[in-house]
Amino acid sequence: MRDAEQTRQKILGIAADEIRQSGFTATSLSIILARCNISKGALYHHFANKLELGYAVFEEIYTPMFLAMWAPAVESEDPIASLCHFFENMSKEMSCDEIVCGCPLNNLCQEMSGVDEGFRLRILNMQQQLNHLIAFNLQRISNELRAGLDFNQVAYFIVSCFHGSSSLSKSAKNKELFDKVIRELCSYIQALRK
Amino acid sequence: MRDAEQTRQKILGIAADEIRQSGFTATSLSIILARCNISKGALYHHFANKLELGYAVFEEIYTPMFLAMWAPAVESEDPIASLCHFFENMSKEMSCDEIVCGCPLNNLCQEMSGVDEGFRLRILNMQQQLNHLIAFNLQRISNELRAGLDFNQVAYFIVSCFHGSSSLSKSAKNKELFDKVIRELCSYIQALRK
DNA sequence: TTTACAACAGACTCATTGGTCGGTTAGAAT
DNA sequence: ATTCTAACCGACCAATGAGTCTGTTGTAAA
Repeated sequence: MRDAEQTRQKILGIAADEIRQSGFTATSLSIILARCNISKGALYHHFANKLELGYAVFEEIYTPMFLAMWAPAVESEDPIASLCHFFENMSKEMSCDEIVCGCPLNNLCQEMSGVDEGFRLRILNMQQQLNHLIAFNLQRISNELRAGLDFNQVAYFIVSCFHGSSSLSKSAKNKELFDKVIRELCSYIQALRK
Repeated sequence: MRDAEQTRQKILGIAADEIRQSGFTATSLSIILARCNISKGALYHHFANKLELGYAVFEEIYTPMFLAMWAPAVESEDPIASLCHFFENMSKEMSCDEIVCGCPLNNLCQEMSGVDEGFRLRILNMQQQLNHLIAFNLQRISNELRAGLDFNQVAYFIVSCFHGSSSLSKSAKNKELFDKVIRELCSYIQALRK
């Protein structure tokens, strides 16, 4: 057979890239087809419709990518330090374009949560997984932290700031604001310590 | 004459409402025309094209609305207290739909900053105005606050968290997460005090 | 070698979009 | 009363979107 799985993966990869850059709605199938060098028939052989393609991108590309990014940052010996390191590294390592492009999770959340229930539930699930990941690992070292912290609340707060900062950077079109907010976020995180 | 300014305002108002709910791209002129009970000719008599209509909505509706919302919260005697009150009031007073709908500034920033330069610059300008408003008024009471604060940075941080929290609420479709993040934001703000 | 079907090709449909353009009407000015 | 123009009407257009459908081709099994 002509390697079906390979073309499927090619579609997923390029679709993920297009969606990250332009959002789901603005991503046109014809562009994906052109970049993949395949026909409409091929695409619709692998995916029932555009929405199902979007779901697949979210589940098979974004979700694992996301967890792989965050997990090491909070599962380390010292989550406080490595979370800060994680954020600061982002400021340093990521290109301006990448930052301005924003976090795919946040982007899709903004665009699709209110429009499509399938997306909303998948995004919500991802948010909760991420939140649990952070909250659980803060809880784990709670003896080192200030008393009376609501770890769930703190976790949501951290993610909110991160997403908000990447939103800010879009209008500024540079890393400066991103850096600023991340710096303040790190000082907030460090202040969680006793 | 048939009151031209009145129809212009009607268009602006309804367009603002549609854009807030659906975003700029997803807002179709035909819906605006239907809700306004006017013809396409009328709309294009007042606005050169969809983009110009969008700009007008941003400048004449969103911007003043936004400044009117934030200004009293930071220009008061005690900005720390009234900022917290401002946020907490939002959680209480705003309907679930309103919160889930999100902040128009943040929504447009996410959607349009990367796509259209005209929108991007207007949004950037608004962000900077808002940031200056907050930073200036924190500076004003700097003797009451902790030493070594970068007021600009703190201001961007606050706005980021706010925008991030309204993004979070979209996938959750309820106020709970919004409340959580706002609560943490308030405790952060109060900790700015000496 | 024939068969059978998954894997793909691409022309087509249909809805919807923003935008144009020639015509109509209200009403102020002369 | 006539004229003139801003204000408005609505049929029409080209472009583009997702999705359908008929037909072709590669390839593994019999």
